[in-house]
Amino acid sequence: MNAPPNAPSPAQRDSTVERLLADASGRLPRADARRNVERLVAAARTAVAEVGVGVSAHEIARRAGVGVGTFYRRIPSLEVLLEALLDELLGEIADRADDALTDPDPWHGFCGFAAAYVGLRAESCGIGEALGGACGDSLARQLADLRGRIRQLVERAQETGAMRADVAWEDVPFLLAAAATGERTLGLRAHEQQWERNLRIILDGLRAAPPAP
Amino acid sequence: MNAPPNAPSPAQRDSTVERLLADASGRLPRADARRNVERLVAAARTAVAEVGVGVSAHEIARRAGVGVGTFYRRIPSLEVLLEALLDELLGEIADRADDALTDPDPWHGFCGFAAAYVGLRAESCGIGEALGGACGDSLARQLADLRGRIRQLVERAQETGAMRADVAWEDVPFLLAAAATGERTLGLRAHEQQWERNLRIILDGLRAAPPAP
DNA sequence: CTTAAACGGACAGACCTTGTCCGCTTGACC
DNA sequence: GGTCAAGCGGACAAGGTCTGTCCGTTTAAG
Repeated sequence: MNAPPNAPSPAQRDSTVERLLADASGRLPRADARRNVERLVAAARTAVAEVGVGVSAHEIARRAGVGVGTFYRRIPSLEVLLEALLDELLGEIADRADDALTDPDPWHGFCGFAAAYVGLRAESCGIGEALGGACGDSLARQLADLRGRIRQLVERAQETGAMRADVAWEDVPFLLAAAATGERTLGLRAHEQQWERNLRIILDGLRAAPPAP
Repeated sequence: MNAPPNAPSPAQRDSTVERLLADASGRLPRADARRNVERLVAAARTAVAEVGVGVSAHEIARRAGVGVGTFYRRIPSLEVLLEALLDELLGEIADRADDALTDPDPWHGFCGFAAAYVGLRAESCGIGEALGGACGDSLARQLADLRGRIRQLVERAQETGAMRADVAWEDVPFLLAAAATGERTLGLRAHEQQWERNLRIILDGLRAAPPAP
């Protein structure tokens, strides 16, 4: 936590922080300014995860331990910040889908993606809302891309016979959303990482040959 | 829709309306007063289903086609009204569970209850929120009762071997909530009654013998 | 026709939101 | 260390939504 070439761990965080710090003029921001922007972006991340996309600017500033004035000095508006963060998260999910599409075993690839998707969704209240379309048109293209990838994953798994064929690919986003939502829609949490238990049942349901009516 | 002994269809509606109309004195309310209370309660029902438990008194009055003044003349507070309605709905669900417990085929009973529960939950935004504990302690006892019944249903189904034994009964409320939530958590609706499609996969997952890892 | 009950909706007051402004503080450079 | 602009915090303005009240007008009922 000292001076050296400072290594801000995740690459994405840099990108958002850097974009916000980029000044029209070439001047570098003061050290405390940079530190506070980093804190604000980090606070926004956890706040979106815990509270959702409805989180307020004051709440983010409070979590970051700075005043609202500091928030608005570098951040054009609350909306811009939230959009940037969610765009980033959606990009991560799309990358996971791409990885899964290169898996030689389609069913294995699908399960891996499903776990990543459900896990992210369960951990972050806000990403679930964004995936549900709560953020208007700004993320629409990203969402459509993601749906396309999910479709490919499902069809690949069905072609090899690993996934039952009487399921429409359109149902899969619902089922994955379903596995994640229990976490928050039921007041109490029965077990740690309930979503893993939910997903297991759902994957078994997707794999099994349909039993007699 | 005329004068005769007027038959207000569902018995529950009567109960709530009647309770609100019951005056300390024995005097009967004027005909327009009764009509408006009926309209308000009906409007509150649909509003809770469509908007959720966060619906405002003005919104309910607007839907009922009356002024807010009329709302507050007979209804002590918004909270009282919502609580009464949700209590009623939870009672209906509990009745369904009791019916299911008398089914000679435990698996059949469980599936019937599951369909009723998921259907109600999917149709009414508000009941989902109430089941998720969004209404504080006022419905806590009802919720606990319901959980107890679900536990019985699950254990009965597991004892006969119809439901796989490696599922904890605590997971089942999550899975049922999951089947219903897709409906609203994903912006678009792929099919009419998506919840039926979700539930089918989930029930298959619950029934199937767990496949090899 | 009379009259009390009921009506509608403007209104008060509390709360929460985003975003601005300005007096004080502090990092950076000489 | 001294200078000073960049940065800071949080009170504040402005606008929104909420619940619940009040009162002049309308209407059902005997």
